[in-house]
Formats: sequence, C-alpha cells, structure tokens
Amino acid sequence: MPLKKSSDKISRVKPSGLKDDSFFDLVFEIVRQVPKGRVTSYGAIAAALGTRSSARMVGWAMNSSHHVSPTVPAHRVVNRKGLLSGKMHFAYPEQMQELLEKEGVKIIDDQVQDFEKLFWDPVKELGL
DNA sequence: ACGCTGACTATTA
DNA sequence: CTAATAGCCAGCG
Repeated sequence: MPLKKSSDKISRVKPSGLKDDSFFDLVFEIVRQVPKGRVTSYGAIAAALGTRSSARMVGWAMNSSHHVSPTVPAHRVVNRKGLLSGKMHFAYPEQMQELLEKEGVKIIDDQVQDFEKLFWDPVKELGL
C-alpha cells in the first residue's frame, strides 16, 4: 500500500479541520459498504480492523461520522444484540429506527428482528 | 497531566 | 438464560 510517512510516527493527530487517516476512516468505509436492509455490529467492524477489543472506538468513530462525507449509514450499525444502542445520538432518537424500517428492517422495542439473518459480517463479506 | 466517561464485547460465575 | 467484571483507547473537565 502507498505509505505516506510525513512523520517518523504514525499520524493520529488532527490538524485543524483536516481528516486523519486513522482507524476512524476505515470504520466509515466499512459502514458505507453495508448493504441496504442489512446491519452489522461495532465488534464486527472492530474485528475487521484487527482491533476486536476496541469496539468502543468504533462507536466513538460513529460519533465523528456526522461531519464526514459522504453520509455514513450509521443507522445500520447496532450492538451485538441487535439493539439500537446508538439511536439517541442521531438528530432525534426515532430517526435510526425510521431509516432502518424504510430499508425493510423490522424493529420492535429497539430490537432488530431477525438480527442474525440481517447481520452483515464485514470480516466474512470482505474476505478478511 | 490525571481521571472519568462512553453508540462495546468477551469472559466468568 | 442473566449479572458482574475486565479490557479497550480517544476526548473532555
């Protein structure tokens, strides 16, 4: 892969307004690849990046996804139980469920129905 | 600079 | 099955 060593250490800094080529961008790319009407989990994304234990950072990355373009379908990312744990971080909590249902995903009491069937595993689908 | 928090998960009891 | 605990690491007071 083309490496850009502008410094002796890996860049994790955030130069004023400039996007960083860290973990965060990788998360966004994977989330954008989630097919419509499917969902995935934070842990699955973290695992695809090789940082299974850092599932929390995936959620944190989602938090940054708001000011990233193109739009990141963060509503397709739920926790491992299929619960819409991140719904309260959207513009308004019901938005996440609305978007999912619009894509054909059934949700009852913040729980994705047929979660295992709709689950899209990036590790498996991307062949990692 | 230190400590707490958090859109999580795997492990253990 | 549920409940409690540890690990994870970037941001914020």
